[in-house]
Amino acid sequence: MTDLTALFSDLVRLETRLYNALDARLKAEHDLPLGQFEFLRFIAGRATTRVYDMAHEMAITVGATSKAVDRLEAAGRCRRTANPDDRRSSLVELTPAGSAVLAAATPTVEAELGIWLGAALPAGALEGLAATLSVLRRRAESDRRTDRAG
Amino acid sequence: MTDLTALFSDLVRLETRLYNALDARLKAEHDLPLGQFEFLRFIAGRATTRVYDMAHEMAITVGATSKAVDRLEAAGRCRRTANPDDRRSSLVELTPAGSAVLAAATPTVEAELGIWLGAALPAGALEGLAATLSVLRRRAESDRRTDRAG
DNA sequence: TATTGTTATACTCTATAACTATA
DNA sequence: TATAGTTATAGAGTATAACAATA
Repeated sequence: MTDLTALFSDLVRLETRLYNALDARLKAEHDLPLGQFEFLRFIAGRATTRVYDMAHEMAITVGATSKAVDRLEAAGRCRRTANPDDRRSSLVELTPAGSAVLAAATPTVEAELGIWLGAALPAGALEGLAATLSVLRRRAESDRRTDRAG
Repeated sequence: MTDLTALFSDLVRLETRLYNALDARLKAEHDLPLGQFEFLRFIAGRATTRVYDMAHEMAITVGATSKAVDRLEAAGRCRRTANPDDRRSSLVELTPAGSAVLAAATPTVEAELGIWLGAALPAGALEGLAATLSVLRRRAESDRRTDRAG
């Protein structure tokens, strides 16, 4: 029987250390906190993005997300535009500066992750990790109980 | 080639949702934030624990850890005792109340994790996940760059 | 009525840095 | 000098809740 508590502990400790290392390097090389990188990447991956969608993605409240968009806008990396389909909301999109910093930071992220994840695992272990995390994430996102965005 | 940025994104999103679900349930059923649970579990697993050791485990600063121990002490769940081997530091240990709440919370954590991790994966996937996370965690902890405890 | 978003307020947790004490 | 810990200060980020506008 797998010790799920130990597994969770390993998951959290690994995530913390990866997050710290990536955040420090992105700040140093691109003046870009990792949290901002994640928002930029999410926005870039969609045709249209609302604050509401971003909140669900990150599992934080809409209010907190609105303030995060404020910070991105203040940094000149995204803007809110009118949503023609629903005037309650805005569509959030990258500015050219936002696209540029995302493009510059992406290879940095890949390189740093390669240091931590890229070597000395049994054959197929990294692919297995990716597949399992993807399945578990999808399942977790289909469950309301982790959703704070309402 | 595995997309490491996507893997990292899945790791962070999964961790966030598991953390939120566990934290909410532990607060509701045991008045115990998940962060406190993790400290209690770490303390219980050692013969002797110093603030310094806890800081390295959690990858936060010694100052932040000292305040976390203050909160645990205020809740009556741990205490500082004199360290006979080094009078600069204290030894942190659980109180009976700390041991009791840890014992009560542990099956809750296992049950909740079982909901999220315990079903519908390919044979061996969960064991593979546990093994890979364990290896990657150990490797990350051997690297100074994620360490904020100095 | 329900949804989407903003904002005011308060709170938790953390980092930084100055400091004490001991090794 | 280096290590272990405490505390003051400040800041980032979040939640809660009240509010406005639109569906």
